[in-house]
Amino acid sequence: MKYWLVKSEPDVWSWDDQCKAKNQTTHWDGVRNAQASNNLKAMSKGDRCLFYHSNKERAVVGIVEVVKEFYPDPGDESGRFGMVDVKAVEPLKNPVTLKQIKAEPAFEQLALVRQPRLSVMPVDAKSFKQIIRMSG
DNA sequence: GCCAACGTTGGC
DNA sequence: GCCAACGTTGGC
Repeated sequence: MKYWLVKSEPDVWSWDDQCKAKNQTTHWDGVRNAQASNNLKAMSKGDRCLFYHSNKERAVVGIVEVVKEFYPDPGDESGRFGMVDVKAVEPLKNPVTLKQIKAEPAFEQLALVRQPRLSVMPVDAKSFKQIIRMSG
């Protein structure tokens, strides 16, 4: 199993919205960046993703699971980009903030820290587990 | 194919 | 709300 982190602006699509969706499942669409799109393509069914709120909150708030692998996004006129389907698994007991992550030297290599503008990124298993541990 | 101009993202 | 970083676009 691989691990990832996906970003969303909570004003646009929040963890709460994800949980209220039918079957807690939705399309992770709207990604219009080549690198992020490549990461979406590399996802496999069953992979877990940290759900991160950008902007005001800046914290990992929950975990989602990939339930459908990459397929074309009909909303993309260029035909270059696609999406995956994700399902809410569970919320973090306590959100893990960007501040906490940046304060931890073990996360220096994390794409979240190194590439602040990337919206879909891989997370190694160790870091994934550590973030879960930090959430309580 | 290069690069300047421009737009967008996201942390602060 | 500002601005730095960076991706994309379009003229040449």
